Amino acid sequence: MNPDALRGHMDALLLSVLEREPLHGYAIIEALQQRSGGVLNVPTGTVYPALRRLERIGHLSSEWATVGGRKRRTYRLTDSGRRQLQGERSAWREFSDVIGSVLRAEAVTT
Amino acid sequence: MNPDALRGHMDALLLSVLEREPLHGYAIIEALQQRSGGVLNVPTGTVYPALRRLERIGHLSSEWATVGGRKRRTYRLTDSGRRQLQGERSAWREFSDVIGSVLRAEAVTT
DNA sequence: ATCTACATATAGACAGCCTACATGTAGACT
DNA sequence: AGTCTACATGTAGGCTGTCTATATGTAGAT
Repeated sequence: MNPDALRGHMDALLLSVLEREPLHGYAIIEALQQRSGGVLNVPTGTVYPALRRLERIGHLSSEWATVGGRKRRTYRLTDSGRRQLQGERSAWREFSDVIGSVLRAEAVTT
Repeated sequence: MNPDALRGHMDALLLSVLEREPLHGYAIIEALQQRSGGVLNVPTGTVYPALRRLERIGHLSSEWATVGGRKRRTYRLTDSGRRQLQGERSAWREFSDVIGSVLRAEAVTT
């Protein structure tokens, strides 16, 4: 998976994974792997900064928890994040329609 | 259309538009607009450098022509470019499947 | 003791898309 | 003659988000 391809779609992925339930960073990475059938291996250096960015702009909130002696920062969607996710979903649909139609295009009669 | 979303997909778009016939930069921009139903308005500052990059790495070749007193640089796919386009197409299919499945995911029973 | 999985975090590199600007021709209209 | 729009190419520099590499530490298995 070409890294650049993810550009601008990371937010949608992260918000989407958090839609159902709050998760901490490590679990988010695992969830992405699982949901993508093992294809998406997003490095921690991508995910953690992205989560902080999303929190900074208000789409996520976080809190620390200690589970089994390990500290986790658990992220959850805010209302704003939920709205953002809807926007990301429709943006994705438009985007994939457009790219798909260009890549598949047969000569459009003008 | 979020600019960052295009990242890493520009090559596929350009190669795809040139698959059928050679075109010059300006015509490529128009073709992208047309094929996308007016959604894709790729600025010249994106297209011209990208075309040069694709030529540099051997996926395109170009030649100057003068039509109606205007100079055009016409780009055409090389064999390497044609192969690359096939790769871009399958990469796009995988990419859009993956993103789509994450965005649409209902709880996957583990 | 050592190794692997779990867990978070940051610094700096890198690449590519964008804005803004520069340059010039052709043709229509006033 | 002057202005405007469409056609046509190009570069410099900014921006930003993803990646690599590194750092730190706990828990549990071998």
